[in-house]
Amino acid sequence: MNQRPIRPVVTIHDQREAERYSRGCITVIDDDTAIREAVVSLLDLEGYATKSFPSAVSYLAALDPNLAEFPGPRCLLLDVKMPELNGLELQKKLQELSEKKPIVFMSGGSGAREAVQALKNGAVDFLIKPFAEEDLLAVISEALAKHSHEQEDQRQSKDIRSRIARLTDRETQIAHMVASGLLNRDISHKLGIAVRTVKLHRMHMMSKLGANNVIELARIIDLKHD
Amino acid sequence: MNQRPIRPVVTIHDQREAERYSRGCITVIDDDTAIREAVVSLLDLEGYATKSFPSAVSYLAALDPNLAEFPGPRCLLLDVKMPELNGLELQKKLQELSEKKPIVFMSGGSGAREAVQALKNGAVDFLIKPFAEEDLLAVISEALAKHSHEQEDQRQSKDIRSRIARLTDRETQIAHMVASGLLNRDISHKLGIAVRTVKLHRMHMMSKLGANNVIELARIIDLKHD
DNA sequence: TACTCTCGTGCCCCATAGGGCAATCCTATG
DNA sequence: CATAGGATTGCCCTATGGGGCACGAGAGTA
Repeated sequence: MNQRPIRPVVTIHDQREAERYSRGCITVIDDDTAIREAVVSLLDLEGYATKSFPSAVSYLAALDPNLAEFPGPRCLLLDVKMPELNGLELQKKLQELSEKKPIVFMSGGSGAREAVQALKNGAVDFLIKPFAEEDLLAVISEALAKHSHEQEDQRQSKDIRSRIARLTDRETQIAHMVASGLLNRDISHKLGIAVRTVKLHRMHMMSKLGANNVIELARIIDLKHD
Repeated sequence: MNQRPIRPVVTIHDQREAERYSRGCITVIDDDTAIREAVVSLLDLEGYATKSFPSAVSYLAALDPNLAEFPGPRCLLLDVKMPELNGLELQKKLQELSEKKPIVFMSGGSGAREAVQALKNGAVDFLIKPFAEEDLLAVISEALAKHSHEQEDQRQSKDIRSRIARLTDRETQIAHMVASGLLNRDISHKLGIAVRTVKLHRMHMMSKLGANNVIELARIIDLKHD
């Protein structure tokens, strides 16, 4: 019982890594090696996990939806001007792939149009080089927090959807009618079935959804519609 | 009975104005007279109502919260660079005054920092001069639509708050407890009062809130917390 | 074929919500 | 002082929700 499974190597290293990931993992993409390394080492010092790529293409190539990742908040730190695929284009691409990590842009001077486009497409911020380390860190922290919330919302919404998916058609119908405030009697009339039958479906539906009363049901049904 | 009240002048003019306002009213603020007039005449052609000011200060001076305005969606079209108070500063000022009309910025070239700040502070868009008329019109339309939605949300939220405000303390307590799924019996225990009393308050509360069943109550209470 | 799932129904019982009737107590207000 | 409104309570009756028990039909599957 106290026989713990044998781990191959460096448990301590793994644990440190896990701690970093739980603070947040930032993927830095910039074709300028100097900046990339400077940023990575700063984030590293701050205790974040980092990954870095010299181009949008190499990042996309490394993307693997099947690959299990450490848990924890994540975000992207993107340079705008890059050969082949620039930051804005990568942003669009990732949206199409529904890769929803928050994005922070970095850009050398000017580029107001790019900034506007980036922010309107949902970027968390658009830093203009040169920027202060503290500004970068503040924005990164904001982006990671945003990702945490999104993850949480998504988890919850997924959970609810999966519970709803387990309802039969009749149960789903009745769930909606109950949640809209109809009485069993009215439902039985609308569906042309006996009140007892409505009660039955209602009972099953409530227990499948884990709802203890009509109010919890209403909240569950409402959440689905977001 | 057919004796309509005597209107002093131009009913037709009033009606045309009302139509314009119902499409939307755009307040243009730019110290450059040429641009201001060009934009105003474009918007005028498109059937919008317009107001224009040569500076942020003159706009602020004309602001009067007590003045009744025509109904309809509204937005601001602001130049960034202006003497005294610039566009960004006006934006902040208006937020402090909780003047919540959507803002569209216009700016001559460069100014990426301004653009980022403007958008992060909630601007609908940041147009960079020179811009196409169709872009301006599209953004204006977006801003007006946003204002409509915000107005609607606010109206609804205000309505709910006013109904909730008419509850007595006891009724409010019980409203929350009922909305959290508690039974009358449990509520009576928690409050140390008789079940009959709970029923009474509950009855009054439901009718004051205009809720026909627990579900509507739950939705009302939930809406308050947004 | 036997078993499971979904749907459907009737009868009966209990718990809870809704609400009428009557009454008491306290406080603010004219 | 009188009146009104909020808070409180008990008694009683009905309507609705929850759910056990027993039953049956039709579809899909091991």
